[in-house]
Amino acid sequence: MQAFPMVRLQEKNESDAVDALKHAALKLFAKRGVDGVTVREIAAAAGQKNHGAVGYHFGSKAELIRTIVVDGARLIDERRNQALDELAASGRPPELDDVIRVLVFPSIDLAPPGEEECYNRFVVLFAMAHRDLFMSALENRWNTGYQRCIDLLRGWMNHLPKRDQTERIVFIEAYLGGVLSARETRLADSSRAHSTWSTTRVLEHFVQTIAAIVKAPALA
Amino acid sequence: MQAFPMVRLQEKNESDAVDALKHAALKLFAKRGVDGVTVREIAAAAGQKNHGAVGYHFGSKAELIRTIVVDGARLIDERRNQALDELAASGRPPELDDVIRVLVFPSIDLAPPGEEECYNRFVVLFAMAHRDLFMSALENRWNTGYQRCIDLLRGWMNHLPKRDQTERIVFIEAYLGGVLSARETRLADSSRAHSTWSTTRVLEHFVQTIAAIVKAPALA
DNA sequence: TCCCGATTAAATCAATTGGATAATATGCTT
DNA sequence: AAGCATATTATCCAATTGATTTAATCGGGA
Repeated sequence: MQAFPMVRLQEKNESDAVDALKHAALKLFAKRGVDGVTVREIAAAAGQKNHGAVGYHFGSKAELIRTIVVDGARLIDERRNQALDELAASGRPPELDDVIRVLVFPSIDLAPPGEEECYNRFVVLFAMAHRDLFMSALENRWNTGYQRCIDLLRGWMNHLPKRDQTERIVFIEAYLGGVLSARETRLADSSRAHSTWSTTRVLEHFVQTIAAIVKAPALA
Repeated sequence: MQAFPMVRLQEKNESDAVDALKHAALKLFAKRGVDGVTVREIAAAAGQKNHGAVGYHFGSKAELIRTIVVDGARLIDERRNQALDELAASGRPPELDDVIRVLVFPSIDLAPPGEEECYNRFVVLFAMAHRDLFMSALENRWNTGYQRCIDLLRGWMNHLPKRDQTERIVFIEAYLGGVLSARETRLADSSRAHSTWSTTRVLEHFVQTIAAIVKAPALA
């Protein structure tokens, strides 16, 4: 398994307040969705005595949301592209598992160690309830690594008609979002700490099941 | 493939208004989540000139939500239990595909024909943002059929350690919700009508990929 | 030290929200 | 037709929301 770049959100430290607001907002958004959280809650969770801070630092709640979306999407995309480039540079053709890992692992460990993982839950919720805003935030720029992975995946689906390939891509996309957010939910529910869900093994297990979807035989 | 009972929501006709409100609310909730929709919008979409109708017929927005959750969950559960009972009554042990179909098909075609399918999107969104409310609405009563399916599924996972079985159950649950709501999203985006997503074949395709997850070999 | 920009805090605003009440309309039974 | 329960409509209300404006505070450089 190749190494994944460990660049994380907030490498270059922005103003403490900006960063605290982003983190507090992401955590709350992931739990209850952007429409279930007020700027007052966000400011309070970020240690601000006042909610005007959101307007001051981001202009509006919508801009804060867009910023959080893009921050994470760009980071994931850079990780994916870098991993794919390394795969290509290695000379030998990648295995199916390698490509799937480039789908899975760059979405993991976005937050600094110790911080709660939230981005996948947040993005799944947000993209479901506000697909238009989500798409316009991405600008078709921060999902290039994802698209490269998908294109590669088709190479292992030659046993399927084009139509079935497309359907399985959709299946896999839904599977990715569903499992990664379910994992975060379980990690956050830290009533029983050190559950199996914090291990790399469970992600490898996940990768194997995605591979099983890709390789499943065509419908009779 | 056994037949699935075609009982639908609103078999027994409640007051037109109550039903129109439920349907309008479900459709809006599925699109933008319960927190992104106001009772005024719901009433307007249901043809009411006034939003007091929600309070009058349901008591509160929260009660309306709870009613919608339970209506759908109960219907799905009844369908699942009936299908499982028929499988058991047939005498011969069910195939893996049969059990998976009992997971998938009862969640389909809840609305009367012609109506837009919304329930899976709604439930996935709602359960993510308000897990507590969702659980308390279910009361551990309207997911018995689901539990029976899961218990059966383990029978095809004897090649796995218990821990991996449990993880795959979680994977499959996330896969179910993700794909069924993605399907509804594509059906609703009827820009290109009669897409592949309205066919039974795509659901059979889905069933086969779930089977692939169940049968995937253990981690090395 | 003093001043100035940047940040935080406090107070205020218009708009929206869910809910409640009162007035009106509808339809069924007698 | 009258009476009555049910349903709809039209207002009203208190609370909350996102945003804006104004005041206070902080920190660093001349």
